[in-house]
Amino acid sequence: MATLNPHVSVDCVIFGFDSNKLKVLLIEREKIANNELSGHKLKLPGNLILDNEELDDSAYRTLKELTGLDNIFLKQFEVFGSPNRLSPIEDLIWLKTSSNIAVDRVVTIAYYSLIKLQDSNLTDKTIWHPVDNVPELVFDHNTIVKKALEALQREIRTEPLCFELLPKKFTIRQMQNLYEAILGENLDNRNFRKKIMPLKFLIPLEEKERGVSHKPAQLYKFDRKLYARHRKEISGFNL
Amino acid sequence: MATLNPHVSVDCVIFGFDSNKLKVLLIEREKIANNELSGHKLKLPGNLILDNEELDDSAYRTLKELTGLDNIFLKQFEVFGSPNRLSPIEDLIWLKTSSNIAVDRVVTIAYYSLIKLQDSNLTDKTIWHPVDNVPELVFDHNTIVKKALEALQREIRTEPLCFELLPKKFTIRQMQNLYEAILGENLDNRNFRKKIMPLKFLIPLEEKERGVSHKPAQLYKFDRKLYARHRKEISGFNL
DNA sequence: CCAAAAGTGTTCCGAATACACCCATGG
DNA sequence: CCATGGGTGTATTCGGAACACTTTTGG
Repeated sequence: MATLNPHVSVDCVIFGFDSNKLKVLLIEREKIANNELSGHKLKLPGNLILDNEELDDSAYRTLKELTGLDNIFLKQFEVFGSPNRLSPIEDLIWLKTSSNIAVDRVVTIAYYSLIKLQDSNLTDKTIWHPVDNVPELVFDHNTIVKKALEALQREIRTEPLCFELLPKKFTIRQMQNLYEAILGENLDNRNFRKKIMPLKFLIPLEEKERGVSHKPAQLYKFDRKLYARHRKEISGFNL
Repeated sequence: MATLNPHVSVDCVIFGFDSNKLKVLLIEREKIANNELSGHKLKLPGNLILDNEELDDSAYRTLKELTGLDNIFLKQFEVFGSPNRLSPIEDLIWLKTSSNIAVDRVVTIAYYSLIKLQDSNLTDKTIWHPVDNVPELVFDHNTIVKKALEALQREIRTEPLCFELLPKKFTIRQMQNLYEAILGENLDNRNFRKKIMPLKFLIPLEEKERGVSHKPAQLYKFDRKLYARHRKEISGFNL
């Protein structure tokens, strides 16, 4: 039987993109019965790993339980293991009380993960919160979010991560908005299109945007196979 | 009292540069008395962490014990935590026998570290081995070395890591050789100089190379303070 | 004077930037 | 017919790549 390993955990910073805003998924910490300490603090989704479990699988398990989604993009980006990271003391008390485990020191492997907001089927107690304005979280979770965003900003410049956040059918404008939201800067739309439209794995659909009171935009999809085939010949995503 | 935490370790991939060759520091695994299994296998330097120890400090401790050096460049780059990474079985038997600890599963935080070969004052049983030809190591250490090199190749393009590997006084040619060794490709020396000579934190010394039977090269040093001051205005190390 | 590596400039090409107007639709 | 965002082209600048000869020293 698999048992919990109380020394190592995974925490997931789950990003989602909701028309113009980049968001993070946070969980309301469970209240402790008869305890004033509970407050409304929020935390990142995470779990202690199981004894016989791969680290990545543990992160996938966390995501699956929370969002109902499989096959999510997931990337390990940093470890947080300071011996006193489980502070302030109220947070630790809460953890011990709610987990029923004699937790002492937990080294946590942090992942960031990207999901399509539309697909997610959230369980209760979760909140999508704008990344640019995250409230105080338990433990070192604010630091973890900050580092996750930095990793995403770095890696979205060279990897096709944007398609994990966009819906299956998307417009070029949505794609540009996403880059702007993540990088925190404005991009010139002519130059942006000039750069990405030639990419061979970006496939225009028959379909156009509907029900908008202006010229409807062309819809595109991302072709994974063409990407894999062409990734070498392609200058890439250096935006 | 600080005790060992038998669930988490650090492993260090220590790189050194020795006229034209990039090398990794490996340790001869201690022989087990009366045991045929011992062999001559090599391993990476590493330690279980102490209970109350920062992860980085644990890595610094490993380096200090091994090389006598303080203030070494160190970077956490990935975690290896597969439940069956402590295989093959002979390696695990060796570990249990030699460490006297009921090790079961160990999640290891991998660091790469850069040192100036000349400064190091090595203890016994260590071997500098060329990176392009690493023999079979214990556990998953070959994978760890491979990933460390990839991380170094990525990060040396944007961070001033080369100065950690070069002697205090160095020539442009040495610097170029280092980049070539790490990136595994040849660089045009005129273009290389054109790119790096304008960097304001690269200070020419009065001194020149001596005792060479050709035109002696100018020696330079790296100025950390100027680097910190100018890093924003500088295009950087995009080689 | 010969061998060996240091050091130096120019041309060319492709990528990045800056910038302003017409188009298709819904209301 | 008007408001709204979609979609397009050109000129300029900057950085990267290719390329060969002269200089200084030791032997």
